[in-house]
Amino acid sequence: MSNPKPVDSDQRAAHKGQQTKAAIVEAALGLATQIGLEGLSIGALAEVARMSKSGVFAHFGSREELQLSVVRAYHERFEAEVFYPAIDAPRGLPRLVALFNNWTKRTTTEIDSGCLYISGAAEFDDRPGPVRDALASSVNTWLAAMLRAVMQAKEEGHLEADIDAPQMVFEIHGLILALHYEARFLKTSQSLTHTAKGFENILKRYGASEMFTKPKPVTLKPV
Amino acid sequence: MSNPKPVDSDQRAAHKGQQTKAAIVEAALGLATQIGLEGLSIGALAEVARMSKSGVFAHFGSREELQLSVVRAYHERFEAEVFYPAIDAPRGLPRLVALFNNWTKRTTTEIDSGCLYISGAAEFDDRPGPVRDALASSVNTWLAAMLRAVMQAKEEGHLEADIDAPQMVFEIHGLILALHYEARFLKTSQSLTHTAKGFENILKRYGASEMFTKPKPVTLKPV
DNA sequence: TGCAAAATAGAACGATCGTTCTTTTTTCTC
DNA sequence: GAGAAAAAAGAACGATCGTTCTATTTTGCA
Repeated sequence: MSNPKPVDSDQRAAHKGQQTKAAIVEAALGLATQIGLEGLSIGALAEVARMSKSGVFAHFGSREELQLSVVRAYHERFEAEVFYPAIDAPRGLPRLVALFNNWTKRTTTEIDSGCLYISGAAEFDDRPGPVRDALASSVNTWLAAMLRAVMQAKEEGHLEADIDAPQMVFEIHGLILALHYEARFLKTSQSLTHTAKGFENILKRYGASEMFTKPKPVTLKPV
Repeated sequence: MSNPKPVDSDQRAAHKGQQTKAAIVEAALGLATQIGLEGLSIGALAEVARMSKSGVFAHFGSREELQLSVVRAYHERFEAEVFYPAIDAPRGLPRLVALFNNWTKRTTTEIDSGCLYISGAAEFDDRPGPVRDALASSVNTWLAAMLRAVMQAKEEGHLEADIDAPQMVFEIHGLILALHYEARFLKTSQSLTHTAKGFENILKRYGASEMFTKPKPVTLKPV
């Protein structure tokens, strides 16, 4: 009991193993978003990470644990890039708009790299297990955050009082899915414009005041 | 030249090979919609079809050709189930509504079985080749049909004259994608309701007259 | 009914998969 | 700097993959 007990939180130590593991997960994240979580093979990952198969494997103990690590890493990135920056925006409609814009921006970059929440859903929608659960849990967390933002915008009076909040989140989710599908798979050029316009339409329908729907109201029509 | 030259159209002959090939494709379609086109293995398919691996393989010559056959078969089913029945509906908004309802109905059954256009897009969005091309071509054909229906509804005066037709199709596509995602992967219960309500909202926004938006207008509010 | 052709089966191939085990190298601590 | 502990490499495993080759069975036509 007198020995200094090892801290397993990762804020200290940073033994060699942990940082190479982080580097491996980083590489795995890149592979998984492109080829998918199922296509992610330890052999290919080892090649990218310039390590031996067994060297990579030892850090996880199983392929499934590797996939889980990738999902967790993706979740953190998503939060850091989409969720947290939007918290700076004022509660209500501004924050909802910020969340959506960050989401759209990330999805746009993912037209090249791929989105784990979308490819993962297609791969694991019929494959029960921890990976599927982790994916679904992450997505549900995010959609719940969007729902909260909508309800707050309603409470603040930025949206009409009798709107169906889950309905609105569903429609927004559809826009993002369509953006990813048509831009990444079909290579349709106008997808981003359609997404933005679609969001405007949704805002209008749910009673958002004009000043929020148009990002830059340079000229205002006289009433 | 005097011999009766063999017809390669499939309406005649029906040699044994062709019908077992059809049975194989049928089984492959079931496997592919569940596990995905990439997960579809000849060994597993042979087991389902109660045949030997080489027996199955001989009908296609390559795995890629098998995948192409599955895509073609799926395309035909989709057309037969979603597109053709809606042609009976009168040109304009009624046909558009019929197309959407058929699409929704099929997607609803695919909550259990899976949709090849969605899983295929996720699998092949970074994998160029004939399979990807066939998938994209099928989807584009369908989306073009939807676009045509929207434009006809506009011409018929069932929708406002200045609407952005591709924008409307994009938003509708988003509803279907969200339905599949949330119902099949997240197992959200209200997805179908959200889809129907979302379509109503879209119709309203694009100026469809009330009698089309509400399927059964039992009571009409006095103006 | 007989015979060629088509369809199916069977065995084997090289490759890759995830995983295990053993050995070597590197890292950290006293 | 020595010695223990952790990390990485290397080799091998059984399984499965798509594919090829050859043998066997089944089919369709004269």
